[in-house]
Amino acid sequence: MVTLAEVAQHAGVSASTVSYVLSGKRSISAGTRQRVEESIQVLGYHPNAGARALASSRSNIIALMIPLRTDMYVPVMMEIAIAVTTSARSHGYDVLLLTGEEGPDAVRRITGSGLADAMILMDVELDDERLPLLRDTEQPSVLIGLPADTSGLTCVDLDFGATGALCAEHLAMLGHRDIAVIGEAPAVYERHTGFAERTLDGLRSRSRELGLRVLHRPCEGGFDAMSLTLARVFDERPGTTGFVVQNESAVEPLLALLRRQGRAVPEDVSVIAICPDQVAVQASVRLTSVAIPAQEMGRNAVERLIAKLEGRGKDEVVLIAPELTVRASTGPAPATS
Amino acid sequence: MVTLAEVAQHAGVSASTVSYVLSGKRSISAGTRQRVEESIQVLGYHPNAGARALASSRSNIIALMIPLRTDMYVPVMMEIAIAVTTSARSHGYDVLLLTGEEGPDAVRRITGSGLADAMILMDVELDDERLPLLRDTEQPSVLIGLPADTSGLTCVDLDFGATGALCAEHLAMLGHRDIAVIGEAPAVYERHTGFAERTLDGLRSRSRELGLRVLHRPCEGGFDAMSLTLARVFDERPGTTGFVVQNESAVEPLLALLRRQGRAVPEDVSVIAICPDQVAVQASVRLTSVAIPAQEMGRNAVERLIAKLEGRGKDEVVLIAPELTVRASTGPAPATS
DNA sequence: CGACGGAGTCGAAGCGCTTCGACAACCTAT
DNA sequence: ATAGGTTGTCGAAGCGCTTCGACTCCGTCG
Repeated sequence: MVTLAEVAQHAGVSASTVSYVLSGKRSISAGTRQRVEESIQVLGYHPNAGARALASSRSNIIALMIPLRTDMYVPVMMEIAIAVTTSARSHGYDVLLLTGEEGPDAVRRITGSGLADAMILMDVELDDERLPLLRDTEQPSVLIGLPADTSGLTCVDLDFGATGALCAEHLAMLGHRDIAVIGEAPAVYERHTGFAERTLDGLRSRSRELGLRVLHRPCEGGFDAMSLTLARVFDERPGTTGFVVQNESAVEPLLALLRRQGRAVPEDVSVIAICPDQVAVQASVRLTSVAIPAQEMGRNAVERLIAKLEGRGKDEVVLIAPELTVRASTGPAPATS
Repeated sequence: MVTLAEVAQHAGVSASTVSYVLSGKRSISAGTRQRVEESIQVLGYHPNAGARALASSRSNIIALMIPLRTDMYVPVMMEIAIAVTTSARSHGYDVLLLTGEEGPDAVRRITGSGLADAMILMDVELDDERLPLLRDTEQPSVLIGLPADTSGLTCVDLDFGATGALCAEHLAMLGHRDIAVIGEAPAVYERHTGFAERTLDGLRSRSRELGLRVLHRPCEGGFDAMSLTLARVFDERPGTTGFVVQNESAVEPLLALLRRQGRAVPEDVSVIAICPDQVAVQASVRLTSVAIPAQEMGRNAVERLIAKLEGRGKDEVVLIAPELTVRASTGPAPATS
C-alpha cells in the first residue's frame, strides 16, 4: 500500500505539499505539481479513505436509503438509485446503500459515525419517523418524495397533485365522464406514502371542477388482483370509459383484460398510465402516460445535496412539473349509448 | 460529536478499555462492561467510521458493482442488491454502490483507497476486464455470474446450463418438437454475458439428445420488437409449439401477441419463462417458469464474502440448481395437423 | 532602498480509534 | 510460601491524512 509519505519522498517534497497538490487548497508551482503527479502515477498512489475521512471529517460518501418493500414499483427505484450513484460519482462522491429496514436507527448510525456526509431518503411517508432526526442534525439531506410537513427539509419529487389533475383534464377534454383510478396496493395507502394520496387529491379536485365522476380502487399488481378490481369497477360504474393507472404492475393485466372483454383501447376505453416513458412505449399498446422522471429526480436530489454540502443551497421543495404524452391508448369518449 | 475518550472519562476507565468493550477482543469484567455500556447509551456514542477504518485498516464496507445498462432485466438486479445489502448489514457490513460505468478503474480505486474491504461484482462478462485485477489483489471478492475462466475466483450463479436443459426436458416431455427461444437483447450476447449463452448451450445440447428442434432469436423487450421476432419465428418454423423466454420484458408482449393471433396458451402453444417467481405468478397467464433466485444469490454471495474476510472460505464456484415450477402456461403439444 | 505582501513550501499537531506490551491483582498448584 | 498463570486494565504508539502557522523567496510599491 502506497502512502502519501512515500509519494512525497519519491517526488522530493514534503507530505503536506503532496496533500496540497491533491486538494488544490494552496498554490503549487507548476514544476512541483508535475513532479508530484508523476510520482503518484508511477507509484500508483490512492489516498486512503479512512485517513482522509478522519483528518478532514468528510467521507465523500452520500447515503441513499431505499425502500425494502416490494410493493412499490421497482424499476423506478432502481433508476433513481442509479441516477443518484452516477451523478454522485461525477461530483466525487460515492454512494452507500441503506435499506429502509433499519428505519430511523440507520439515520442515527450514519450521522453518528460520520460514515456519510449527507443522505438521500426515498419512499418518504407523509409523517415519516425519520424526519425529526433529519431536522435535528447538521447533516444535509434531501428527500425524494414529499412529507406532510416540509419545514426545514429539502424535497424533490414529481408534482403528483398536478399529475392527477393533468390526467383528469386530458380525459375530460376527450369527453369522458366516468373515470376509474387504479391505484397502488392498499398497503401503500395505509403507510401514507405521499405520492399516491397526492395524485388522487389532485385528480379528484380537478375532476370536480370538470364534472368528472371518479372511482378510486387500490390494486395489488398482477393479473388476478386486476381482474377482481376491474370487475368491481364495471359493476359499480358500467359507464366507465377512462382509466388512470398508477400501479405499473397493473397496466399489462388491465390491457389484457379489456381486450379479453372485447373493449377496444382507445375506441371504447381510454387508459392513461403514470409510469416511466420506457414502460409506456414498451407496453402492448403504446400508452398515453405521465412520465415519472426517475433520472431527473435522482440527479436533482444529488445536485441539491451537493449544494448544501458546499454551503450554498437552502431548504426548498422542488416539484417537477408533470408532462403528459399522448400516445395510442386514449381517444374521444364513445358516443353514449 | 461524542468520542471514545469522552465515553472513557464518563465511565471512569481508559480509552483502550472502552475499545475492548466494543470489540470484545479482550476480556472485560462484568462491572466495567456495564458501566461502559451505560455511558455509551447515555452519551449516545457512535464510533467514528473513519478513525476506525484508519486504525484497524478495515472499513466494514462491501462494494457492490451493479450494471448501469438498462437492457438487463432490472427487478432481478434490484432484488439482488437489496438481498446483498440486507445480509451484509446482518453481518455488520455496509454496502457501497458502484455502477459498472467506471469499469476496471472502480476496482482499482476501491482496493487502492481501502474504501471497502471486499467486493461483489454483478453482470460479469465471459472475459471480463475486471477479473485480472481481482486475481491480483488481496481483497476478497465474489462474482454473481460466471466468467469463462473461474480460476482463482469465487462465483455464485444460477446454473443456467441446467436451466436451459430443464426447459428442453419439460417441453420434450410434453411432446413438443419445434421450440423457439426468445433470448435477451442482442447487446447482451455481443457483450458475452455468460448467463445468456450458457442457457442456450444447455438448452441446445439437451434438445439435441431429446430430438427437439431449436430456433433461437435474441429480442429486445417490448411489444414491437417481440412482434417482429414472433413473426419471423412462425415464418421460419410454422410448427413451433413451445417457447422459452429469457428476456422478461418480452413475456407479456409475447402472451398478448399469441392471444391476438388466436393461439391459445397452453392448448396450442406452451410458454416457459426464466424469471423470478413473482413475475411468473403476476403475469396475465400463470407462467410455468424456472425461477431466478435473486435473494438466494445475493445472500449466498455475501456469505462467501464474509467467509473469505474471516479467513475461512476458499475459491469456489457455487451453481444453484434450477427449479422448474409447472403452472398454467405449458401443456401437451397439440396433435400434429 | 527598505518595508510589504504574495507565492510556494515545510514541519508539526492532531483527527479518533485500535492494539501491543506492561503491569497489578488475584488464583491456583506445588 | 513461591513460582506460574489468568484476568482485567492502562498507557502509548501509531494508522495516513489534512491543515495551520511559520518561513523563505521574490517582486513591487511608496
